[in-house]
Amino acid sequence: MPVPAKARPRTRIQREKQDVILDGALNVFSVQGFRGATIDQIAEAAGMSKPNLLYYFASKEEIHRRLLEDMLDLWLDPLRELDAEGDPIPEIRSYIRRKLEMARDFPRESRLFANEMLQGAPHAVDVLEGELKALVDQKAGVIERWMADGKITRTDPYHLLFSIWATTQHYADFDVQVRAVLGKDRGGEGRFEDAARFLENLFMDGLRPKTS
Amino acid sequence: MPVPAKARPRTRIQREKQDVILDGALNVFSVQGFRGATIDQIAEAAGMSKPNLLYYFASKEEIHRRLLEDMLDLWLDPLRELDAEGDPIPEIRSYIRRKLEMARDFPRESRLFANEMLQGAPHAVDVLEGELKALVDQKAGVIERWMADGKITRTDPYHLLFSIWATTQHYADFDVQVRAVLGKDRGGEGRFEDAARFLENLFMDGLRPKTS
DNA sequence: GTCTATATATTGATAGAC
DNA sequence: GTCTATCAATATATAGAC
Repeated sequence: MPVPAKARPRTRIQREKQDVILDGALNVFSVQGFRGATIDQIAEAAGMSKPNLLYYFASKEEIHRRLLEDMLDLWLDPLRELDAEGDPIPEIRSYIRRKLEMARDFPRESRLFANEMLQGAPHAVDVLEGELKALVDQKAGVIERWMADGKITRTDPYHLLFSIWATTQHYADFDVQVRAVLGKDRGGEGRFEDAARFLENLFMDGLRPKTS
Repeated sequence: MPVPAKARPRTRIQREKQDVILDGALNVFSVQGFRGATIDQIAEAAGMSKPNLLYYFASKEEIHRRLLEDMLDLWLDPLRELDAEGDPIPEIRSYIRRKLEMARDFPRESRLFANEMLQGAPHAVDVLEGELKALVDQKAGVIERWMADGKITRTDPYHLLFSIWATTQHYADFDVQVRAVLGKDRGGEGRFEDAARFLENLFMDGLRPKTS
């Protein structure tokens, strides 16, 4: 009997197999998008036959749904950690650093998300309008309070967050372009440190209150 | 006899038909990516039958190639206009404005490009490493000279350009997310003006030399 | 649990009537 | 130029042997 559609695996073996499949599927979905990916490619990437793969997941959609769920959870972690009780400047600075580390360490997850957004978020609109919006509203409130208290310069907290997301995820989603433009000499692993330095200056310069 | 594969149309009628097809194809490719798009969807979007569509374009790939060519050309225009002889601050400010206007007025083209990047630029690597890199190298040189002359603050010109691309295109590529987070009240057309104001402050604040 | 074989639908592209 | 009909390849998913 195949593993029930929506249930999590019972045994260790089943969980391990599913993890292998999810890992292979992430390789494919993150590049091809949902429609562009095929079960054949995923099975190949996971190193097993197509029927065998379909023994562990009922359908292509189910695999994609699982990946998206897990990813969205991971994706919101850095923002959740933004601490209203902390010092604004270091808090925002580490938020940027964490987001950039996510782009460096989880580029496939970033691309999976980007693909979903480009398609109009058919499988994720609910999360965007629900959980994500609630979290962003809350954190925007935190940032606004910091501004009201004169701890950082006044600006639009929503567009500030959009800009942080855009710039950091760019290094995962547009990696080919970044590498192509930087060329052999500067396109290596050091590009993330260069980016970190640049983004820190870009965002912190304007936020630091003029202590005149 | 079908329109020759690589030739441009001879008659006005042919060109008009091809334009209708390209417009419909842009709707589909920009959302689904190359693999995810089907000729059926494109024909439907263009309001004609599949065989009729294939009378004007030899294959799905040829349509996609045309769209990508036209788009890349359009896409680089704002950067080409960055004038070494102009005033640095206004020059960069208008560059940002033009890029944001592109995201507002040509969101489908932006998404087509994003899809291509996510897939590793299989149809565009040559342009990235050739024409794009050459243009960016040249303009980065312009910006570096402005810095050497003390007209703007010192920073990394490449990552500055990446950040401008990322933030502006974000409003096209991640439009669903932006709308979802801003909600009904702030997610209307005004979001582009808010973004323009925010991005101008973000980028210009750090660049303006401290005229102490 | 894993395989081969296969059913069924969709897809890119063509043939040939009009 | 446009259509209906259709081919060959590929896709998702299942049947049933082992």
